[in-house]
Amino acid sequence: MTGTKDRIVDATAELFRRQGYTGTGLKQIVGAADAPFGSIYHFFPGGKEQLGAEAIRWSGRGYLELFEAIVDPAPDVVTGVGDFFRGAADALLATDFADACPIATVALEVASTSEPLRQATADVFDSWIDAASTRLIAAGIEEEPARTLAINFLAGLEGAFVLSRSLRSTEPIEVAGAAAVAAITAALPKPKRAKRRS
Amino acid sequence: MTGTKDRIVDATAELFRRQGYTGTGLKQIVGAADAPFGSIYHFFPGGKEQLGAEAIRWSGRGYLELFEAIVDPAPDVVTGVGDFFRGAADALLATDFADACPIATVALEVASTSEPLRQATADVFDSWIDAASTRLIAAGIEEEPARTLAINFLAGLEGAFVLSRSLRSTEPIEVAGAAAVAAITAALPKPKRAKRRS
DNA sequence: GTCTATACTTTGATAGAC
DNA sequence: GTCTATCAAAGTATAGAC
Repeated sequence: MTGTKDRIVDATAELFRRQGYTGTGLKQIVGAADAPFGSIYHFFPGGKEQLGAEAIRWSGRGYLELFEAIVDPAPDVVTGVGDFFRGAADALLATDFADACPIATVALEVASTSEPLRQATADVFDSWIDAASTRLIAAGIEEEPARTLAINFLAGLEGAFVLSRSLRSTEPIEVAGAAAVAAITAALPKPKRAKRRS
Repeated sequence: MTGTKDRIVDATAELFRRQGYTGTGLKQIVGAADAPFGSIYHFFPGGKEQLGAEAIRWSGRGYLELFEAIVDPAPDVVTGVGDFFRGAADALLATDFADACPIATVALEVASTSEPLRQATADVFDSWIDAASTRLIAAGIEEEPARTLAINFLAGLEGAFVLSRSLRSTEPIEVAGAAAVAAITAALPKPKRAKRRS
């Protein structure tokens, strides 16, 4: 049994990913969530902004879990990052270039218009950078270059999402994935280069 | 004497950059352009979508000219790209992280909701990739790696814009700029490495 | 062809019945 | 606490005076 509140947050996150914040109406949300309109203000007294903040953080946690679920079982971090980009390309193709980063559209929309929402997106991006950093450090990279690599990984991914969705081509994602793999490989301590896949 | 149509397109482009497509209303546009409401439908019978497409293409040409104005006078393409990222960081600081890519927000918003607008953003991104490619080829890089480098340059820039605006920090732009400079430097033919600045 | 007034729809938000 | 009816404001678009 799924709670009404969860269904609302879930539907909001889904719609935000494809239409953005201002492009998604509360009526559309309750329609997609199959919930009565009043439930929004029952569960989110702060209205659209509060619901939006919860949806952003919820999406952020979900995408972080996806990252961990792909990278951690991989034989090494380089292979894991390559797999993650490959999965992102597959998702774009499977959804006709609709499903990319769950919060990037909203992040750009609210960056200069809503401080609480901007903060929510910043917290999510920080959590992703930390997650990538941690895994690069565990692979033997020093703390400072690990953070730089993590930021470049995420920036490359986000920028490639923008280009791939607009151009309707997976080329940018593939190119950015190869660059991330190369950059991380070059930064790894020498005795521990990426292994071939089984 | 500036034409009414030009003022409308100009104001639209400015507002799109900060608030996106759905976040910007036609009433706000005519207010900013100091134009009567009816002028929009006089000059743009296709309504908001037609005006949006013209604003996207206009912004695209403007940003392309900025790129050329910074890169072409530089002693070499590596220095030019470095200067461009530095200029982007300065613009972010000068505008409280509001002025980044003029079309990225709109591109993500319309990618799955309006085919004519999506096409307009795709044409702009293609023109930017071509411009960067051309200059890398002129510096002695082969056609295929030049295109790859150009896509990575643009993806890194766009992704860094997303992160910098959200985090309110120039760190992502600086990191992405350094990575672009390093990648291009490594791809240059050996006798022609980047020179020190004067 | 410039501009004002208005029509119609949708938005976020609220009040109150049940 | 679930749900419906409704609000005022803002959205896009149109009609028509000048």
